[in-house]
Amino acid sequence: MAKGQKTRDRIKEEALNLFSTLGFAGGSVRDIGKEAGVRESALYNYFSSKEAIMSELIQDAKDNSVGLELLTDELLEYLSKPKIFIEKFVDVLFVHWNKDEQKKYLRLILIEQFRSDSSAGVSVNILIEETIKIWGIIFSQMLNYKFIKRGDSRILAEEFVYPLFMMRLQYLSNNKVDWKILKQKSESHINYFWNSIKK
Amino acid sequence: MAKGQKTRDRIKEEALNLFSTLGFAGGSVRDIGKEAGVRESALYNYFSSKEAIMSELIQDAKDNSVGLELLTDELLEYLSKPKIFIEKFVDVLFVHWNKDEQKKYLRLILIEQFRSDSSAGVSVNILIEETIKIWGIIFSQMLNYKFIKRGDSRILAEEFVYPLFMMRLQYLSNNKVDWKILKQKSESHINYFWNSIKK
DNA sequence: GTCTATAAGGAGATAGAC
DNA sequence: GTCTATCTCCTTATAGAC
Repeated sequence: MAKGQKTRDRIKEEALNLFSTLGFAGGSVRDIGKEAGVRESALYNYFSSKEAIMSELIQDAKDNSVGLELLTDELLEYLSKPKIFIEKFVDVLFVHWNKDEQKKYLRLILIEQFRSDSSAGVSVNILIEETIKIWGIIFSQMLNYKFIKRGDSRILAEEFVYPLFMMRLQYLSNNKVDWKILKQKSESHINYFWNSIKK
Repeated sequence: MAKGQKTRDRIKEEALNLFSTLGFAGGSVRDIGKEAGVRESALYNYFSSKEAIMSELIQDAKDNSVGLELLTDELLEYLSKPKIFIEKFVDVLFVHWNKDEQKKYLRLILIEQFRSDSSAGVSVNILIEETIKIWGIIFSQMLNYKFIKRGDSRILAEEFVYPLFMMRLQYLSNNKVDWKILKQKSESHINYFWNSIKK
């Protein structure tokens, strides 16, 4: 644990670690405090309750999901070469999804979304929807410039993103699925998809 | 709760209800007993520990996932009309997945797979893999009879099943996604997919 | 096979000293 | 802002009567 890091951030970090592996009920305030280096009583100076920590983590998970900032100008130059663009952006996405923090947030949401006594009202859909929207923009541009066959950009985005997201899920939940297999699978998906949209 | 139902089954049923909404740590043995109509002490006549109940539920979830029995003879008669066959079998799948028990099992596995202190070692992959295998058999038959364009049956199965599974997930985790929208989405997926494999 | 009673400890949260 | 000490309730699990 970084020494200079503020106590509040340390608490959130350890709460994320515990909640995303043991569930909300399984991660105790006591253990969160211990890992963060404070007594549980000191923890209540920063958060009014255990539930308050979770709410903030869920909000962070929402705020830190995929955004348009991944679509850099450098990347957009390849838009006229659709297949290359798709390959490059999928790489960017998987690197983003492979970050420890991103994995923890996804696990947290997958667990939390079913908790009946939760006040968060979160769903894994919000994470998928963000990604679909971005690809929707991409495909709508490709359609505008007639780089690909005619079609509905929203449907193309769903058809492209759903399998990617499933691969992300499989990679997250099974340590037997390694990075190499993931890359192979995504390449094979891109090839299949590209054949269905190329002119 | 059915009166004639054996105590052991009632315990498992209520444990499934609680674990699949509150997580393993969140569902207490006391509450399971209360809902099942026995004291928690009586419960220990049937299961050696809380963990033992969970292990059995996970095993049930594995055993009750999609199987070849869904491929009835009546259905197989439509194999020569691939698009109709696909539509009909997707209907069968969604009806199966929409059963309360199936929803609970999926929620249970989605939660349980990340629990670091779990002994179950389960992953959502096992549920997906079963479905992919069945569709792999279907597409390999369609390829044999040359009903569809040349391709790899495994890849076709993955490309077809992944979006279906995502729809199942979205439906499970968001009560705003209703049955009608689900049907629309699956139709649109079938159309897209069919266009990519028809001769 | 189910009960009452209870053990032994963990949970979330608070009071008040420093 | 963090600590010690403590409250109250809930947790899994067991012992032994019926």
